Amino acid sequence: MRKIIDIQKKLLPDLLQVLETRYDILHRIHLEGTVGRRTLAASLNMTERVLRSELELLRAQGLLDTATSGMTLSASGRQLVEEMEPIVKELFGLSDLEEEVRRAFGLKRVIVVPGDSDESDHVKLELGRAGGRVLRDSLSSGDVVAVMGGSTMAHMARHFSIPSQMKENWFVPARGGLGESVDYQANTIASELAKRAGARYRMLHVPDHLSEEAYQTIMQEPNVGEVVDMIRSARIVVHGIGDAVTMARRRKLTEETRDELVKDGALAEAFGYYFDRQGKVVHRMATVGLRLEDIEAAEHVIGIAGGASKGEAIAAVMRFGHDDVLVTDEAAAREALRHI
Amino acid sequence: MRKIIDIQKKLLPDLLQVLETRYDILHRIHLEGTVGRRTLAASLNMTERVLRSELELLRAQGLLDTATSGMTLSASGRQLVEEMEPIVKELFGLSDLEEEVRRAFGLKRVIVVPGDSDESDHVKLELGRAGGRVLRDSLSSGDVVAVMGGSTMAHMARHFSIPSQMKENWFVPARGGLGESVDYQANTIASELAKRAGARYRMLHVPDHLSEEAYQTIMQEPNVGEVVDMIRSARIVVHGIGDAVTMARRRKLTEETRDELVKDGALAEAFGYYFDRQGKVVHRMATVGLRLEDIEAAEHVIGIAGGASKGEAIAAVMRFGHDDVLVTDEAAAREALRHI
DNA sequence: AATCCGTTGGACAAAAAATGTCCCAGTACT
DNA sequence: AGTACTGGGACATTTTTTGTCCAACGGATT
Repeated sequence: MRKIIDIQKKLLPDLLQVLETRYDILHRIHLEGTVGRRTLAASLNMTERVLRSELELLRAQGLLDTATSGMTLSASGRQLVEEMEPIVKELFGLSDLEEEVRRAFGLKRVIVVPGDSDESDHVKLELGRAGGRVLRDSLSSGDVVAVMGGSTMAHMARHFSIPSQMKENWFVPARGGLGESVDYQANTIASELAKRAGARYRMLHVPDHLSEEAYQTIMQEPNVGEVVDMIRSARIVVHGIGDAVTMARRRKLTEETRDELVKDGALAEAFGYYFDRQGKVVHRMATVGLRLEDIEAAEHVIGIAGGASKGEAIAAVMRFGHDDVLVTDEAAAREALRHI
Repeated sequence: MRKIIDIQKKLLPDLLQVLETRYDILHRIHLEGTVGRRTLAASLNMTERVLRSELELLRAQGLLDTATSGMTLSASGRQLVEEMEPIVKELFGLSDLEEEVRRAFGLKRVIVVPGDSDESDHVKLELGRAGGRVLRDSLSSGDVVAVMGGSTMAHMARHFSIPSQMKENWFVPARGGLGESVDYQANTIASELAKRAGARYRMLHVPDHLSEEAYQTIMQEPNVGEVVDMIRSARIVVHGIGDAVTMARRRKLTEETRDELVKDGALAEAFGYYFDRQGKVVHRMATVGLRLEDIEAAEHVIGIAGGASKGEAIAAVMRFGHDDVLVTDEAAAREALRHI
């Protein structure tokens, strides 16, 4: 059953939303027995007119009877509501979860896709696509978008699409090359996103570990300086979330640094910073790019990560408290909630 | 699976229509391999712009790839089309049947609801409702609608609903009282429909069997004459279809007349006329009202009848050839097709 | 090499639909 | 009799959809 809906959802992305509102309407009428349009609108948080259109449809379907004293479910309406109850529970289980996560971490918006990225590549893909949708919705003309690297981000980029081109937008890597495979580098991802959005992009080719002197020198480069300025003005930041130890290894930190990280309780990594359980920054990458204050200034900070194994890391980064939107999967969401 | 689809049909009739067009688009692209927007629009009978909006959505969903040489299904698009096949069949299986019936009898439009009215009252109800929808769609301001009696028509009337009132319309019985129970009389049905449509109605109270003399006298009555004129100018005619013998008995024809009917091969009855297998009129009711030429002149002649037992009668009346729209159920439709 | 056909995407006015708001004439209780 | 509901009508305004053209491009054919 879930499958049918998933299939249909590809063709009718707002299927579930419409289904949910209509069910809510019927359900509420079912509870009230007989109720008027305005009362109903108030209790469902809908404007009168919108509700009215829906009611007209439901009536045309013979699910509602309307009398001068208000509206009542018809026999088939009652039957429908009863049959739907278990289905609704199954279908909208995740939106409850989304709401729970949203509250727990004080976020603006949470998207949870079903499944576990650790288990299935298909879920990873959906996660990427869901991230893409969120990014698309947040995007306004002229925005600068700073993106991080990582495999989830790469998935997102690969399946990003947008209805109309956004020529006035810029995509930039949030940080210099972080020594990962090319496919997963922020530079690559920024450029792929830009191509798919019909937007422009800049790259930032800066080695990972820089001495203070080299850093000063390279920032003098007009090419680099410009890009860094742009990065720091980003209105949207999109980033993955990683496990601290894994990321440290992937970025080839020295063994001493890694030990130090562990000693400091580093648990999670995001946009080049390492966080402990409480969401406190315990370490930062020595490279050019987005600083913490830029993240605070950005209007849309979107975190994307999934898989039960990342649940704790996600919780840590969310506690840091500067994310606005979290896109994750069911397994990670539940795991993150376990870590309060 | 069956269940959720039935629920969706009730709750999301508008979305399912969208689903169908989107599926059609994908399906067609699947067949063509790679095809351009204009070609596609032509073969799908859609205007270019509408198609384009759909294509944009499908691409955003990652189902389509577009190249400069045209559009192709992506891997997930292909998968979707394949997975949807059974679902589409469930959802729209009857539309194939509708098309088949439409062609077989040269009609403008055919609606088939699932099930068999002989078996289940629920199907009768759906049939009535479907008839109501058709009538509603055909209705323009100012139209005169002539309706016949019968239980199916009564069902339709009872569940008729219309988004906005039609004050300029008239509902009239197509014929005088046909000696059935009040609930099923054309008069009753016309008045109920009119009330539900917010329209006006006239009744025609004329006994069934009239001598020529009495006929002339009664037609002099201004009240009667006016209504008859109105009936004869009807732009829309809605009628049930009955089995000849059953109808003859219900209308209390004399035994001799009934024998004569059988001798003449009368099989079906509709709007007071009896038809044989070939759709030829073999007898007519002796009462005031709609004549054959009025039916020919009417722009929308809508026949409503269901149940396997009526299949043959439906086929006979459709062969008569003056109906435009047929509303029936699955069992009757299949049965009617068996009688070519 | 030039031309032609079919492709996608951009642009924009016109038309249609959805929406927010009020109001009216009822009716069922108190 | 009065109050507090009801559904449905009306309508300006906003938003979305739709029809139409056109530009730029790519690949085949001449």
